[in-house]
Formats: sequence, structure tokens, C-alpha cells
Amino acid sequence: MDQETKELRKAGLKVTHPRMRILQIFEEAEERHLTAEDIYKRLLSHQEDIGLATVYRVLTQFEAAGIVMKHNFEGGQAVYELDRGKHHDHMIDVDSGKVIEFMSEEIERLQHEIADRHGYVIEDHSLVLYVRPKKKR
Amino acid sequence: MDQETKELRKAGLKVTHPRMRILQIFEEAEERHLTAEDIYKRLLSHQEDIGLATVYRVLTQFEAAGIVMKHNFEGGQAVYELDRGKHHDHMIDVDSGKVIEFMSEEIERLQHEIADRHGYVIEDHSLVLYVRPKKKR
DNA sequence: TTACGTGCAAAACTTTTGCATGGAC
DNA sequence: GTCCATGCAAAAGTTTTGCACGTAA
Repeated sequence: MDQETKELRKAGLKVTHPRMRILQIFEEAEERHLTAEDIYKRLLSHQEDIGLATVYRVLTQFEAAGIVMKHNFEGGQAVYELDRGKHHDHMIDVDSGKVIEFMSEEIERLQHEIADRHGYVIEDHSLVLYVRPKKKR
Repeated sequence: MDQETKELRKAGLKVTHPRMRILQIFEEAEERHLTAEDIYKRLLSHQEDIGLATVYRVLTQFEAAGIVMKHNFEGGQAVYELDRGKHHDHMIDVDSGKVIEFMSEEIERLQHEIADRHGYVIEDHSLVLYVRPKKKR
């Protein structure tokens, strides 16, 4: 039994063609971060007959099942990435649109400290740096 | 000449009724963070005849002029707040929807350090903590 | 007077939903 | 066979735009 099938079964989801193909799209893709539209277009270009509504439904289920993470960066469309388990934040090159992942134990620690100081516990968080390449000189 | 007029003039914007009223709505509001819809509803309740499209147009101009800041928190609608100049990040109580502002020099410093290490400079950034009140015991 | 601003309605865009059919187990 | 999943089209929700009219400077 292949990896995708296992992943779907584990999530208690029926193993259907759209779900398999969407998982594969993520695995094949160069970029880790894709919009629903990106995925839909790639399916179309492989002559797949899968509706955009299905893409959204599948992504929503995948998110609930912890298979993907959804991010609301600037610019209307939500982006999704496979949830590989290791938490990280994002840096977006505003010139090229490239997404860089990073992780700082130190920032994580400070966030918890701040929330705690205000009487809260962190449920989730979102840190995005919008960056531009340093000028060389 | 009052404060609102001064602010609009400084931004090179004509002093019109909708622009004045929208500035005032921000100043009167208990919450610092309002959606376009929030503002529109408050105008309606004051019997103002200002269209929602105008609210969006004015907010967009205000953002370009540095009068307000726009945030894309989770949940579809963008929120706007007056730009008082002092940078801060946000903590959102997911139970009540309450928005708490905070600021950490330490986190700011680490962000720059990380961007720099990757060969970038930070153009802008967004840090939002989604939190829940600590359980008492 | 003239360029810019506004209200209204329609359009654009992303995402969700209703419904009849199809497919996994 | 049963229940969940899907495609399609339509709806919903937010934001933008076209256009004719209005108004600040």
C-alpha cells in the first residue's frame, strides 16, 4: 500500500481519485506552497476532470486532518502546504514571491513568554516577514 | 483648523465629508481595529449617506498615505487601525475576538537577524498570536 | 473652472453550498 | 447497499470598478 493511501486511511478519509491526485500534486511540486487555484490548474493540465469546488473541499478536509496547513498571506488567495510536522515561520521575497521557511526557538520562547505575561496561552500563531534581497556593494 | 483637516491636508487629500467622518469614526471607536463593514454600519447608524465603496476607497487611500494600517487576520475581512506611528504586533483572543497589542524589541531584533542571515532586509512583517485565556487554578 | 471625489450598481474574485449522480467500502 | 464524495452551477462574501454626477480648491 503506497504512502498516499496510508496517509488518507490514517486520516479516516476514503481513498478517492481527487484526494490521491491532490496529495501527489503537493509531492511533485517544486514550491511547497500552493493555492487552490494552482492545484486546480495543475490538475487541468494533466487532463484531470476534478472541479475547483472539490479542490477546496479536499483541502479543507486535509487541513482538519492535519495533512496540510493553510496560510493567509497577503494577496487574497490562501496558500496550502503539506504539514511535515516541524513548525516553521515564513519569509516572503516581495520581489520574486519566493517563500523561505525559517524557525527560531528564541522567537517561539519569547512569544510564549509574552502571551503568558498577558494571561493567555498561545493556540496558534502566524509570523511572516516580507523581505527584499539585500543590496550588494 | 482641526486635527482631522490637518491630517488630510498633510496627506495631500482633499478635505471631504466622507474622509472626515471616517477619521472621526476611528477616533470615537472603543476598539482600535475596524473592518470596512464596521465603519459603514456606524456611518449608517449616524444617518450618513456614504457608500460602502467609498469606505473602501478612502481606507485604501488612507493606507497609502500612512494614516491607517491594514491587517489581514484570519476570517476574510481585513481590519484597519489608525497608524499612531509606534509599531506593535497583535494577540487575538480567539474566544472573545478581542485584540491586544504588544511589542517586543527582542523579537524585532531577532527578525532582522534572521532576515539578514538569509541575505534579505525586512520590508514589513506580520506577527499575530491567536490565544486563549489561561485556565485559573 | 477643473480635477478629483462620490454614490450606485454591476463586476470581479475567492470560497462555499445545494443537489443529483457516482463511487468506495 | 449504504454513505460519503464529486461535478456542476449557483450562491455567498468581500472588495473593486465604471460611470454619471457633485464638489473642494
